[in-house]
Amino acid sequence: MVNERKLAKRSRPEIQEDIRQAAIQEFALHGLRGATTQSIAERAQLSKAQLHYYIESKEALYVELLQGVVDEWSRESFGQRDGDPAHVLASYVKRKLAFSFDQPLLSKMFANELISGAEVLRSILTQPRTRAGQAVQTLTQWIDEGRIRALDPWLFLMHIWAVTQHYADFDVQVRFMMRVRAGQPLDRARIVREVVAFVLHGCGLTPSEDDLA
Amino acid sequence: MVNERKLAKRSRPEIQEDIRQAAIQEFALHGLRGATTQSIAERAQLSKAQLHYYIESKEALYVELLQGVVDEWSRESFGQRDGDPAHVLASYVKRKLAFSFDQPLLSKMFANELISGAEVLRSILTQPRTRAGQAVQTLTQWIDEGRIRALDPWLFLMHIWAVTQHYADFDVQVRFMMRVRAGQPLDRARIVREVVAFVLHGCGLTPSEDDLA
DNA sequence: GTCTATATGGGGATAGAC
DNA sequence: GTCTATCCCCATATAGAC
Repeated sequence: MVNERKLAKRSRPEIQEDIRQAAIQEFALHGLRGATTQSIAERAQLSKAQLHYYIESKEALYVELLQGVVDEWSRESFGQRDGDPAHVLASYVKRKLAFSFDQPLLSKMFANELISGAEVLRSILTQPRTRAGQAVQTLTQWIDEGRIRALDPWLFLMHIWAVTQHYADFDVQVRFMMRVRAGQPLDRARIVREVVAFVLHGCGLTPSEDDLA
Repeated sequence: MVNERKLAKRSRPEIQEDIRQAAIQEFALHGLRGATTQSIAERAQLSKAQLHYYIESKEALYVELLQGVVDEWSRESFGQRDGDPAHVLASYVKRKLAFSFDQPLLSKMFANELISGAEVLRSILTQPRTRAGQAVQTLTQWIDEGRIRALDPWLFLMHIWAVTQHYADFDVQVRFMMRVRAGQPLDRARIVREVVAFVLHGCGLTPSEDDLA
């Protein structure tokens, strides 16, 4: 069997990790309804029946993975309110972009769930909102102190999410417009510069060369 | 049968329109793979078998609808290059936002297709890119003339799309963050103000009260 | 031309063999 | 504990009745 890739026998945790990765792929691309245990199994190099031994159900797997994404995002902090707004915002945008570049599938899964009506996410969404509330407080203080222009902090925050997550969720479009082929990497440095500059100007700040790097 | 809504016998074009609307709903929420002819049929008040008399196949229906969205977008113009940048941009943003508010399902369908890898859209996507190219030319000229700050016109354009389409694709999140219930309308005027202000500041302009209205 | 009855395959999940 | 054989339902689609 020369043509068959040798498969070292996987340990249980290895298999479980392979399943998670496979499921993230499928859920990210096709959503809960569109993903099939068939494709997840194939991707994880298991039979469909084998897969069902390792998971409770398709939906349970989905919920577990989604909860993981939310947990990860909830750990992320916005930044110190007594810090330099330009610096704090630039840092926040960079972290958001890094997530989009490094974990595009998790962002896509989240996006898919929202577009589909967020029936699963709805109960979990309180967590991120609390986090976001802290960022909003900081922004509000900055506005009161005249350190950034007067704006709606909630909408502003969502605009940051929109622009940064765009690079993960709609990477196909970005690549098409930028004429970057599927395999090739995007010009991250350039995108970081542009997004940071856009966001900082957007709230009335002028980015320093340091912020853009 | 008092409880049954009286159904005036629908004409063929009426039925076809009902099918289109039903399909847009399902495709927008669940994508090509996730949508079922079952749910489309129910939504259009037909039996599954009846539906299949009116459509060629699920995929054909999908492609037709998607092409329609792209056609509609391709008709939209960016604006005159010799106009006032702030005014042209404000107008463009407002039209994009109006589309998000009035046709959120079409935007969602498009988003879903992109997230899923755009296998169907890929061949159609050249059309919008040509349109976008014209906008980019205008932006480039404005930069050369020093009328807006130096920025990457392609990325800037996509940032506008990201922020405006966000209100359609992720309306669930927007509503959740703004504490607006599902039935209630969003505060469009406020959102228009904030997005226009964000975009104009973002390219180094200061919006007039006129642009924000 | 329109819709009912039906074919055929793929979907998620499990009983029971190893 | 692990996986094979199998179940049953729902999916898309069509042949043929009206």
